[in-house]
Amino acid sequence: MLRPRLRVLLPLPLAGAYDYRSPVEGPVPPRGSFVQVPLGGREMIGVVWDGEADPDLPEKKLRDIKAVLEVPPMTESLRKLVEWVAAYTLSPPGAVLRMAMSSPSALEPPGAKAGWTLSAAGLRAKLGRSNARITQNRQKVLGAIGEGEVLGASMLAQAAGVSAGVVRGMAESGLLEPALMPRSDAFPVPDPDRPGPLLGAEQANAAAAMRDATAARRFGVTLLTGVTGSGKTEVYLEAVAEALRQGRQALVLLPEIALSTQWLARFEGRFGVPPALWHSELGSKRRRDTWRAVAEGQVRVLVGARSALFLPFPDLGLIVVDEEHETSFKQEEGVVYHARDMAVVRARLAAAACVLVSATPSLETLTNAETGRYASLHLPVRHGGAAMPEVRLIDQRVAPPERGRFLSPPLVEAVRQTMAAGQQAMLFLNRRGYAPLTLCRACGHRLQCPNCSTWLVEHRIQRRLQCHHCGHAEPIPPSCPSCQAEGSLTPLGPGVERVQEEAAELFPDARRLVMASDTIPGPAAAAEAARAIEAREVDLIIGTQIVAKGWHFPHLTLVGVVDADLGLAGGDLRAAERTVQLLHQVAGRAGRAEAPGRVLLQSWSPEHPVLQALVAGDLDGFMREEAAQRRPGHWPPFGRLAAVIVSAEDEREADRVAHDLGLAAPRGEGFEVLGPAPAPLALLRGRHRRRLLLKARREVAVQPVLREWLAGVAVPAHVKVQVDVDPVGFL
DNA sequence: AGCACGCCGACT
DNA sequence: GTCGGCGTGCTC
Repeated sequence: MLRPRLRVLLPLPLAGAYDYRSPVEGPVPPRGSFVQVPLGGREMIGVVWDGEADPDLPEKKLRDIKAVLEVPPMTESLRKLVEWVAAYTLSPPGAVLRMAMSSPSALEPPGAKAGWTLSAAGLRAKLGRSNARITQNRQKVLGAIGEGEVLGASMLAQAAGVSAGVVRGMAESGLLEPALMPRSDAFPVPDPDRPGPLLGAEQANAAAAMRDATAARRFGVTLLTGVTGSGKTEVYLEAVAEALRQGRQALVLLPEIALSTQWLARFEGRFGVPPALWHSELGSKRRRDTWRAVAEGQVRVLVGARSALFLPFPDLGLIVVDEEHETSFKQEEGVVYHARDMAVVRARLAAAACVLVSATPSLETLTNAETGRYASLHLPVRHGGAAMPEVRLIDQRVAPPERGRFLSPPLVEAVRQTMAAGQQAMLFLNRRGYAPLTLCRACGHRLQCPNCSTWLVEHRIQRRLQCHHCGHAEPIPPSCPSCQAEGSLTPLGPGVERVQEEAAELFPDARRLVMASDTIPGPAAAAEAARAIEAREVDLIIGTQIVAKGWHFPHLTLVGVVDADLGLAGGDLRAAERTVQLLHQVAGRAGRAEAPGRVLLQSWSPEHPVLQALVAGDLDGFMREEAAQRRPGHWPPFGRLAAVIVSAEDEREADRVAHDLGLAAPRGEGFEVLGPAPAPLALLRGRHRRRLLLKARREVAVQPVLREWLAGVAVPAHVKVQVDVDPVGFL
């Protein structure tokens, strides 16, 4: 009997699926089945894939599928997403599949975790109907475990207040017998019909529209906009509630899930239970349980970082992308993809509703809303009637800070007044560490990372110089490494640590809190910071961009932006857009509840359109102007870009391949190739980088052009050629 | 991604 | 004489 050949996609960067023979026993596994197959000398787990096996492959090359795993098969819509993302990003499908199998252990047979339960003899003893002698300690154990209950050995010992030896002894004497631990139901079902918060009229209208879109059970994208505090979260949670009522699953993508304790509290307030979580810091056990519970449909609502997009939801009814403009949704390594864009694709393949949420939407999304591809909902007012903060500029040419200082007199005065009035103030500077550059006053030498073309950033607290790109760190040298001059090294420019130092001198009595990724490393620290601020145990917050995320600080009434020009320089296409978004988000932290807020922007070029737009509160106008500037040149989103990055440890090799790619550059109607040129970070982690850009009209499909182009150029083993379709940021 | 095979330096 | 470095190539 000839067994059928099946295609099996393996989570490896291979060109495509491999063919295997259907297993010796049992039925032919359907497409999507997770199967164990031999590959070379080892075993791997793969997925029975779509398409026909190659009939010409010689029989002797074929091997058997060893086993079909007891996991719900991967749905057709997720298989299609894998294919779609692979084709769009020019990645091997197996590399994308790997992201959808992100918890290898979840695929193994369900965890038959061992525990102990009362045996018949144990139950008799517990009920006092046994003539066996029961010690006091054993009695405690009998008291700690109920009839039919299954507990782990250490759990049981702890609950009974005895040592593990007692439990072991009881097992040996047959009072306890081994049993399987029950499946933890750590994923409680959120209740959509709990009373939600009271919505204003406009919120209620938006929530109704969003409920309808979700109840329709078909694909559609809605852009939900509204200023900070307008209640966007409450509104889209009603769409989540509707997905729950439909019996479908909901996925919410957040950019900084580890810092979102306040968001989680709101979720729990609405639905009575916390959502399932997915992010890179999850422990392997939790990861495994979550993956499986998603696949089996027990997880109804999951909140996660971008990688949650590839979880095996069997019936996804809604995807929400909160802070959709955030650039952290772009994955820059391995499979280079934008989670926001792929969320829209997944929603389409799953016939689900998709909601993109932001106070400051990206130009991409705004354009899609304008052309009618996306529906659009806007919440115009701050919930509870709180006014928008007043934004003003401090022209540092007129009111400069003292020499070697970074806070101008008007800003210092404003902070002083705010704290004197018993309110909280914040100083925002999007730069970690003490100083971004260290310079030798004697010879002009600048301390640079040995592996990257970046300056080393002084971190005074750790007494080290750090590279923020490769992790290189070194002690601060006592003398200049170039000219050996003693005591000549001078920190140049401010980071948050230096602002904190200045604030400590200016406001010695203020209770200050620095919020940066190195001082708020995880959920616990974030929750504690939020609590301390809300409880008014902090007077002055000094923070990097992590303070811009969705925090709610009810007593904060002043935000001072130390360097509003930061981020505007440089040739980045989206520099202005990103700066306007970031500063607007930061400004939104000010003045929420009882008192109106103020925002002061320190700048050396206050006439810049970005800053003027912030002062006028006219982001719509700014984005219209931005669109008008990009449209004629067919820059995104009115055209397409793909970056080709060549990197190698050997600079000449990188140059040669980049040069060859330039020579082989395709020519055609509606597209052109720019470069090669040194990539913005010409040296990164010890690799020299060159970049070419394919720039095309919107109607041109760039993937076939790229595929043909790259196929025609020989790339030596040590040289890496990476494609980034729709690049954001400088890379 | 692993794991083999394969060809040139410092050790018992 | 062998152990072992990691460069190259294959896995249905």
